[in-house]
Amino acid sequence: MVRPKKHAQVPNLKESIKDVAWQQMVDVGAAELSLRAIAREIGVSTPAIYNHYADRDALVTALIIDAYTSLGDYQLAARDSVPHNDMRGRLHATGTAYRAWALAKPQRYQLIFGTPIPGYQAPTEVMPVAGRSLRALVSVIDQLYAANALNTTAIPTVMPVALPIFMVWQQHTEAKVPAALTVAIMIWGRVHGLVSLEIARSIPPFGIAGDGLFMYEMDTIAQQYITHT
Amino acid sequence: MVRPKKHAQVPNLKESIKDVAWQQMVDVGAAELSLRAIAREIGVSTPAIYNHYADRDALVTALIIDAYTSLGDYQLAARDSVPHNDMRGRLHATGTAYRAWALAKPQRYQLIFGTPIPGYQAPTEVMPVAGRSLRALVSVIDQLYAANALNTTAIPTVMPVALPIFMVWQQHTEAKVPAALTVAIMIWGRVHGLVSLEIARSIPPFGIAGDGLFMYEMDTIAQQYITHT
DNA sequence: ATTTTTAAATTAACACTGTATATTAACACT
DNA sequence: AGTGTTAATATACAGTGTTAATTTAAAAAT
Repeated sequence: MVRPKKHAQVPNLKESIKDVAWQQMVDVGAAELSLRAIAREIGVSTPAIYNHYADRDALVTALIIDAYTSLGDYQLAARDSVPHNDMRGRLHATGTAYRAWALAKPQRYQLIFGTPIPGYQAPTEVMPVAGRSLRALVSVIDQLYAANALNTTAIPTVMPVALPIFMVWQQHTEAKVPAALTVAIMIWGRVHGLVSLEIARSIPPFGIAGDGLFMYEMDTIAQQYITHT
Repeated sequence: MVRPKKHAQVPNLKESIKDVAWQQMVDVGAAELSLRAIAREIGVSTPAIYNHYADRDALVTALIIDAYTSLGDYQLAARDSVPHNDMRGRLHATGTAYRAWALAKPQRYQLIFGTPIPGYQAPTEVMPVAGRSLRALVSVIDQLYAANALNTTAIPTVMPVALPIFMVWQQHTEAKVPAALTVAIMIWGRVHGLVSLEIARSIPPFGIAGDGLFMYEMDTIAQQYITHT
């Protein structure tokens, strides 16, 4: 048998490959991702995958882009579920959504922020979606800034040599003001730190629902950066 | 040839394996760590490694334990380089040492906190050294608590179900008071968040020396948790 | 309608990887 | 001297990503 007739082929093989890849990451972990296993599961020969993805890294990149997009969508939806004028509530909702997404899809979170794939180096194509995943947070900070309610005391400025990169980030996050992006990065760092330790089970659960540390952190973040409401 | 005479053997092969493993992680990255390549480099057969380490995971565990120990030592030394009564200085020194260690040895940092090894799951033996790596920070917080200078307002308590784990942590970090461990974990989360994003080059460098964000964070941490000096 | 081209799949093979097995030389101890 | 343990060996197996050559269905062009 050389090539099955169209009706016998897998429709939309390109999407099927990603679907099975995610399923495998959930089942056996991101590190054990195997092109051969994916092909086996779908019922197609291994090299067939190469017609749709140049190599394994290209597939991983596609998965990462999807993950970033999902993370971004999730936070934007959470932000928009809170009235526009409740800036503090929007900040809280965005942060909580970040954590909820990470806990619900830990494999995707690890794929983006851990380094689970042997030898994989993220290409520049992911930059736009990576920036997009910060958009919800940045927009709230921008809103605070516009309302003159953002505490920017002592926040640092980017190194001159890194200014071009910073401006690319500003573009993709759609930050209206550099200070908003800087504060967003700071907050991102705090949220990311707790969430990544939580996902790696490096820290025990706090509070009644296990989100005690995170809620405390969200409160102190709001306290630190919001001057008035 | 079956087994070389003793004088032809590699002296202290067990240590040599770790040395070459670290060297390879620096050269080609943690993910590409290969027992065969290590053996080749040393000039010994691959299965010879199995006389010293049960399998690849055992070697990785040994590397992780060494890394944690190094990270702990580094922070303890930094803490002790500041006068005992200067608690704020000790906190700053400990945090800065954490970052400096991570930037100087990014592969080791990723090995501990990323998930670069396919299928590797950290065993319980690393718990003691992992706890030890928090000891410097915990000791300073303990000191602040004893001096009645620690702000513990609204900090959460651990979930009842996780209390046993928490107490094991308390034991290995040598925390005198549960609140000290809790605050240490919070601070650790903040520091870890920034440092891991920095190492992954997910955020651009700030300030004059590239440590702007970090220094700002250390300042606000001190501001938040130290009530007086 | 026929031919040509293109695209998507195939089989086979290569160079790797971690690991298991059986074997054996060298050393330590009684 | 003999015995048991240790540390090395060669060999083999199953798995991986990837490439090359081949085949053929489907699409495009004549």
